[in-house]
Amino acid sequence: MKEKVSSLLKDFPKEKFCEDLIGWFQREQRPLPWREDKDPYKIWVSEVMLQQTRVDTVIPYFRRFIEKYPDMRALAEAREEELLKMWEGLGYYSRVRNLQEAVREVCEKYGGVVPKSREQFGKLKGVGPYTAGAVLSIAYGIPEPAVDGNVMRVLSRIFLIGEDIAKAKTRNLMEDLIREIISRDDPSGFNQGLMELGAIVCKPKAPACLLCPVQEHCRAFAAGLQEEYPVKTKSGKVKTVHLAAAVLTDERGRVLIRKRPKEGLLANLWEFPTEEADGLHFPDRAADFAERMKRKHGIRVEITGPLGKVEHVFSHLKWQISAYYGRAEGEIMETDTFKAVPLPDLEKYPFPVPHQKIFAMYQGDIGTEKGGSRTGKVRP
DNA sequence: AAGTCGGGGAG
DNA sequence: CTCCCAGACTT
Repeated sequence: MKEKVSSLLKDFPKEKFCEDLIGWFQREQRPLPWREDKDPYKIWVSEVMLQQTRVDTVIPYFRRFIEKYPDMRALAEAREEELLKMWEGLGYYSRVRNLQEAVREVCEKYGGVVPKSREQFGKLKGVGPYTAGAVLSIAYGIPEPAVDGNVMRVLSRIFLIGEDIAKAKTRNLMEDLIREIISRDDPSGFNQGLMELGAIVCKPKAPACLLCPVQEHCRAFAAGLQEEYPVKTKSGKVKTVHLAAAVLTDERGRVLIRKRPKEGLLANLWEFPTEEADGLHFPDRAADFAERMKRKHGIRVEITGPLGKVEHVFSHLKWQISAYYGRAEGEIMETDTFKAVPLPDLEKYPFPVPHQKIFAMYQGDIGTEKGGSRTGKVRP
């Protein structure tokens, strides 16, 4: 392992590389909200949000989040439901639960100071190898590697590394490599420079090599192979789950919603009552749905009609939801996980995106009175 | 090492 | 459509 790194570094001008990379970063970096100061807490929040999530997507979430929770104490005291509402639509919801748990631990065990060692910081919930290195280097100037997808792509090209970047040991190799070449003067500029380069120059497809500040150091470019790197095994296709969901109103016009289980997919988010519906079609599917609602919640349900279909693709599975609307009759027994809420109050609850789409169809159909979009698309 | 966990933008 | 994004956790 050590052998591999030193052979890759043979004849590699570390100093010049750092100089070119960091100089470019200082000139060309995008102004981003988490670059306005070096508060470790804010850097941390940004890095968690940026896990598997684009910069442009994160920006508005980051602004709202920091405005609501300007310091660790504020975040530590927040209610989970409010937290999920702030995270609604960002995905990977366990990130924000883990972040709060970790922040609470920093407040209690570390006197409210983000630990400055990888051993301590990296043990916190939701802080993996990447996030640990990113926060320590950017906030504290500690020379630790921060290897994300961008960095693996950039390094695989510069050093012509053909190892599969989907494998864990390849990331370890990259980290060893970074430890050897990272700038001791400016670890923050170095790590951010690699990521920024990956984001705006050394892109997955059609990299802008002619604009690259480290083109002269790039072995893939020298060989004309930049498009062939990195090597990555592709993921298989996802399986489909068929669901039936319904927007149900009671006699007082309230809408029935249900809280998802506290673990697993979309944990603790709310949704319109949903049941598996394999192999059934309307109206049998609607009848089966009503039967399940009676068994689970003791409620008589009448499906009035179809709203449309919603298809939602996750990382590892696909939902095909047939959405309906209808009425719930009799007294509604509310619990912590089952509620009847007035329509204007719905926005207080965190919903997954596919259920937001169902609600949009409901408003469209009910609003126009004559039904309309049955295509699963939200109309303008 | 392989699954689980969201959602969206780009080509 | 496919790819992949400032990844981490669980088994």
